[in-house]
Amino acid sequence: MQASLEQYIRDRIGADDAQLGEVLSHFVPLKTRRNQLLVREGDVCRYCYFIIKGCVQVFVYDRNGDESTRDIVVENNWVSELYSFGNQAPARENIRVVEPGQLMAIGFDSFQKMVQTVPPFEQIYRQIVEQSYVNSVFRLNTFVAMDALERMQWIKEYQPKLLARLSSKLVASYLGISPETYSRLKARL
Amino acid sequence: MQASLEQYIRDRIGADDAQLGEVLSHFVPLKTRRNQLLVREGDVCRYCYFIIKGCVQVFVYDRNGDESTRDIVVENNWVSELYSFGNQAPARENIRVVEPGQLMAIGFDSFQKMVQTVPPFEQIYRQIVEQSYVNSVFRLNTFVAMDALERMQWIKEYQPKLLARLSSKLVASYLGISPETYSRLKARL
DNA sequence: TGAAAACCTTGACAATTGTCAATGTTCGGC
DNA sequence: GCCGAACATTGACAATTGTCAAGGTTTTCA
Repeated sequence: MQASLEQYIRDRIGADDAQLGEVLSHFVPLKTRRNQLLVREGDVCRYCYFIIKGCVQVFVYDRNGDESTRDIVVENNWVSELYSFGNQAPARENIRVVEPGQLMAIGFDSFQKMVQTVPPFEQIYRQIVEQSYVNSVFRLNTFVAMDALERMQWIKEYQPKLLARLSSKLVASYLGISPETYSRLKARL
Repeated sequence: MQASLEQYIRDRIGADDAQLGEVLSHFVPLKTRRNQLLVREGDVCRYCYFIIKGCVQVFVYDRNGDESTRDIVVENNWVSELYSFGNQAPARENIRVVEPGQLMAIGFDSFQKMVQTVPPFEQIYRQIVEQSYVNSVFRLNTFVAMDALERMQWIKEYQPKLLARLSSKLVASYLGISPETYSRLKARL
């Protein structure tokens, strides 16, 4: 059930079972249903989630009220609206479940306490942020430097699994193009 | 000279002069000239820079060999190719001086040592990465959800100082549009 | 300071991408 | 398993953005 979170932390914390137990005790399991909203723009994001199973979408609404997907996160990764979570300020993004699955949630106070009192957990947190940052830089460069067709080639090369498991509509949103353009360009790959 | 770096660290480290001196001793001042390349794609990025004065551009080359600007960084901020620096792996981006100025550079080994032995420095580092991540998420959303005109309105509202000090060509590159389109849309603000 | 280079703007046109509408298909919940 | 809703595709057209070329202006640096 929560084995993958345990494994994830163990791989990074070493084998200190006391600390591991302490950390794990702050997480609560959460079964998610399709389309469930985890974070709503404007609300304060109170949890940081580890995805055991399933897939979530991080998005904002554009001028027309259409969804623009900033990120897609799958199992064995963390997801939260970090700005909101870290500052307990209103969220600027929405997070929604794409595929039903299983999460582990840790609240803000617990998270703070773990970061401050369990040094390996602080390191894990730093790694999460580092990894997230490197990913977003990578993704940013696809937008700054590529057109729609190149971004499609990019996702095909670097995120083939994502491409396979998401609806075309979601992939189009992830690439920042309309579903129609996506459908047309797909024929030219 | 290096007063602003000292102030920056002091604000975050508290007033422990011994630690402060230790940290500062690992930085070397660097006077930069216009167009100087700090990091070249493919090379390993060996330093992390604090900008005392001036302005640098982080960019990649697109299919046509044109520059696409992933970020612009000004004084009182840090800049490095974090992926390359952290892993001592080949850089994926270039960093170049836009305005001549003054930097403080810290090498990889020194940086590692400081992070591991001076806890407040580790916290500073974490804050840098957090801040960088939040910024890049913010910027990512402008690309996913906005068209060229909206991005121009965005920079005018959120980065007016940047807009004022950069050439039109650089701003256009920062927004991911051609200089010609930029010139035309400017008339419609 | 003066020459060369880079920059900014504008026009004409081409290419890319978006919008709206219609149709057939797939998928999810009961 | 069925029904309704959401999704995927295609066509026609409009809007946005890019490209190439030319001109005037500004900036750089020797």
